[in-house]
Amino acid sequence: MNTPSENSATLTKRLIDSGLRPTAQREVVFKVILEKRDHPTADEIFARVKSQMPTISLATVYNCLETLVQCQLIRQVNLERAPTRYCPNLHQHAHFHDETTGQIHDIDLPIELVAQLHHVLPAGFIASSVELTFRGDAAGTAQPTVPADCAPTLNNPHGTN
Amino acid sequence: MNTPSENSATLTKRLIDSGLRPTAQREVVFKVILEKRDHPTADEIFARVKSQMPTISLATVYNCLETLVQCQLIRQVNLERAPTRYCPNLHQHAHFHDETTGQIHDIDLPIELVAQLHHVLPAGFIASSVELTFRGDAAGTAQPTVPADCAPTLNNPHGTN
DNA sequence: AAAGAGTTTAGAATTATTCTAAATCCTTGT
DNA sequence: ACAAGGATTTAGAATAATTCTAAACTCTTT
Ligand SMILES: [Mn+2]
Ligand SMILES: [Mn+2]
Ligand SMILES: [Zn+2]
Ligand SMILES: [Zn+2]
Repeated sequence: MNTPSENSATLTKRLIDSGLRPTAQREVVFKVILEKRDHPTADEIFARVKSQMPTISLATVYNCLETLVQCQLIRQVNLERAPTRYCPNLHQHAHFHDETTGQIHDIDLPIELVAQLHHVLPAGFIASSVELTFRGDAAGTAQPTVPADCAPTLNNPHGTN
Repeated sequence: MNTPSENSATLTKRLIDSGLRPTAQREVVFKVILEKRDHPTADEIFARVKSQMPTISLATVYNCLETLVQCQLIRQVNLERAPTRYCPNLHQHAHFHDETTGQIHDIDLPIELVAQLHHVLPAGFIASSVELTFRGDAAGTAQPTVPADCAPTLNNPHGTN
């Protein structure tokens, strides 16, 4: 959607505008989130980042994620009580949680539907944000993926991929 | 909305239909949730139940809550990563989280709006449930309530109510 | 180069929830 | 009534995602 160097420039600008520093850790965390729009968890991001920057710590990943969220470069996504996921899609969108594959899909929301949603609120209720989540089954998305992380399971007895 | 004895009868029926026993603990947990539709947490429910049944344990409250959810007598409500809340309103409804008071309000959803929500899904996506949450400010709901639980805070320095 | 703020880091702490295993309770068959 | 057996409750330990702490490090500014 944007070139890597454009994204990096945006990051730098946003950080400096907020009085924060554009560090290598913040760059790489942002980059891996943009690389694959699959709503990864902090742990997954940690794993991906470590391959490029083996010395980074999990605490730093959490710190960077918090910073990126505050700078509005990514969004947090919470489903039930599962670990928080992170989403680089800043457009108004809903999430579809495929219960069979575990995948999370972005669903575009027509702007007029969002307006309608606000109309269900009684007088005096002013919503600053709306969150819409579907749960169900998305056909075509094929085989249940073994989670990247991968403890041993019935169909993956050695915990490998 | 229903008399206490009707609710109790419903509970008993549902439990027995599921091969479970209608115990005093399940009764009292269900009762306190119905008494005040304020989306309490497990801890809050524990506190309320203890006044009627001082020997109940927190583990039992969690067990009962899980049972009641499975029997579809109450629903879980998760907001961000805050402790899970429980809701006895079984109608299709959205939640409005008032950020200034912390209160959670039920918002009725017109059935045709729910239908429209499903129409934003691409072909092949079948949603078994939809969840809609607003966050913002509800006017008129008056003073910020000190949480029932109550650690000491600036406007409640002794942690009492 | 020194100072100082901002950042990263490892590891400890927190906390809602789940798990474990023993005690208790209920139902059912005799 | 009694015993057996499963269901439930219970206290406490365990779990796990996240946050906190304090020391080390880095970058910018003087
Ligand atoms: Mn599928
Ligand atoms: Mn208000
Ligand atoms: Zn998304
Ligand atoms: Zn509700």
